[in-house]
This record gives sequence, C-alpha cells and structure tokens, in this order.
Amino acid sequence: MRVAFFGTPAFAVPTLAALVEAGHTVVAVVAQPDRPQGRGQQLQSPPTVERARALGIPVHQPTKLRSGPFPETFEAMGLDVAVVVAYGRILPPRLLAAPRHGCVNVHASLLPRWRGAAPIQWAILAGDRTTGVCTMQMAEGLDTGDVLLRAETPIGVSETSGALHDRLAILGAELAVRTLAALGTLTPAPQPEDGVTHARMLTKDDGRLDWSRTSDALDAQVRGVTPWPGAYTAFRGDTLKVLKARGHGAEGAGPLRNASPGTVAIGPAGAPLVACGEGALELLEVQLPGRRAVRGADFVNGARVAPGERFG
RNA sequence: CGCGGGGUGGAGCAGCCAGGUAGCUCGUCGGGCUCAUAACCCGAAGGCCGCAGGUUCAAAUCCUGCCCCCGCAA
Repeated sequence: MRVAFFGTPAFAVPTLAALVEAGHTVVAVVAQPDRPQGRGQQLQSPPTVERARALGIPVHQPTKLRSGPFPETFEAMGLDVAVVVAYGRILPPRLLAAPRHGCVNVHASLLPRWRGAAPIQWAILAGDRTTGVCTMQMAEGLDTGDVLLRAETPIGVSETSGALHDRLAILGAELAVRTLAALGTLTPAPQPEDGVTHARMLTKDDGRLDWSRTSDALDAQVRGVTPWPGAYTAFRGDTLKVLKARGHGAEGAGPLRNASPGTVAIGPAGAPLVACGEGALELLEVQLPGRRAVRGADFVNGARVAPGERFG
C-alpha cells in the first residue's frame, strides 16, 4: 500500500521500520520541525527523521497543517492510508479524509483508558496491572476513534516507563502491520464511554516525591516518571534524584514504623530507607546535582547519611 | 558560543576560597572475639590528586589550555 507516516519521537521509529519491512511503500515521513535540544541547545532532528533519511524516504516537517503548502502536497500523494504514531499534533479533518482508507493511529494504552499524551507513564503511575496498544481509525477528537485492533501486556512489578515504552513501541509496530494487512476487513469498535481517562502530559512537578503517600504509590511514581521527568526529593538543600527505588510494606519499615514521613534509616543493604505515609521506600539508586548516579549504599557512605535525617 | 556542577587508593566523598605531613565512610587482605553474623576489636595493603603547561622555595590547592562525566533546559 502507499502509506504516509506521521511520527516524531523514538516511540514511532519501530513502526516506521516495520511498515517498510512489511513491504509497504512509505512515500513520506512527516514529523515535527527540528528543535534545539540537549546540552548545548543544538538543533536536532527527531528520531523518525533520522530513520527516514537512512531509509531514503522523503521527509516533511511542516510548521502548519491547516494552511500553507502542506495540505495540498499531502492530498497529492495518492495515499491508501496514513499511519500516525506519536506525531505530537492534532490532524485537521482535511488531512484525516485525504487517504483512501483515512488515517490509522497507534496509541499506547487500552482505550478508552489513558487517552492523551502520556498513556505509558499514567498506566504505571496509576498502578495498572496491564496495559497495551490499540490501533484506531482516527476521528476528530483526541484519541476518540473507533478501535481496530488491540494488544494487551502485563506491567512488570519493577518496570519503568522507559522499559515499558520500548516494549510497547515494538508491540505497536506489530499491531500497525497487522492492522494494515487487514484494513477493510476489520470492524471498527466504537470506544465505550465508561472507563475513559485522560493521560495529561507530565511536568517536572510530577516527579516530586511526597513522603506522606504510601510506599506502593511512591514506588509506582518513581517507575512512572523514569526516565522522564525523573523522581526527586530534597536532601540538605539539594535536589536528590531518585533513579531506582523499591517500596516495602509496614513489615519492611523496621525502625521507621512510627517515624514521620521523610525520616531516613539505613536499610539492611546499606541503602537509605525512607519512612512513607505507610511503609517505607528503599532508595536503590540516586543522584546528586552535578554528580553521577550512585547506588544507595554508596550515597550513604559518601554523604554520611545519618539515621534520623529527613528527606523532602 | 544557552546556564551550571564535577574528575582525589577498588566504591562514594572531604580537603581547594586563606599553597607547606593524603583525610572520611565503606570495600579488600591478615589477625582477634563470638555458637554465629551484614556485628564488634586490632593491624595492613592500595593514590604520579583527569592530562599538559605556567607561577612559586613549595601546587590536590593559584593561573592557562585540553580531555572526560553530569545537572538544568523538552
């Protein structure tokens, strides 16, 4: 089939690669414009653009989708379908209607749960046991289209957003290929109104650890915001990033059983054990500003963390 | 030229501002104590202080250049 691919970040790359691998004619890759990024604020091309160049596919990075030259260019492509994966912008109706089979979106959640920008992170933050990917026939609303195919996967007890992201990217790629193969024979299933949740984009604030929450909630929060925006707490006036942690129930809290939230003890492996609203959180890997990431026990040794100190 | 922090025995850090003896918490090795231990006690090994120049009687420390690592900024 003649396909156009809309996608910007790393999550979209496996799908792009899979479409080409499956023998589809990808006539164009559309992504967000290059933006200054990283240390040094260098202008950098999105991952999908890098891949498109390597594959020799023409790239479009329009700043406007409603006006300007792009809509006409798009309509002239003579497409069977457009595949959209984490493109980052809403497609106007004119574009949605242009390809013969319309536009198909790959979304990283079990719709209608977690519509929106950060479905992977929110599934973990909310403590969901399973999540997955869906393909849908795109409609005008945000992730409201009829579902074509879905694939479910369990969320590991210590899985981070980063790890789940990589798994769902692969799963999504497979689902996209299967969806295109069956296009026209699939029955689009309208999303139920029950169970709709919205996964708003995360901000830096979502990484702040509130020690009055339960150890389970904090464990999920650390995993959900890793690697971005990252979990953090305050320690002696500095920001301490928490890269890896493990929640312990009341039994594991030991001497902290009646300590107020944020109080630190030294755990059995030498790592900091922090009192939560319920249970305790063991900090397995942390990082101080300007320093490299270290194991919990090394942090305790180097910073001479004393039992009874406070985080947060 | 976006802003900023850091490179010191195997690990994590202090010392640098006010140049002059290599320090701390661990780990490792040996010994002791103990029914036993991630506990405790005694002892030991291990570092050209990122690299190259400069200043100085003297540089981990001050000056210059370079290399590497990291935080902010999406």
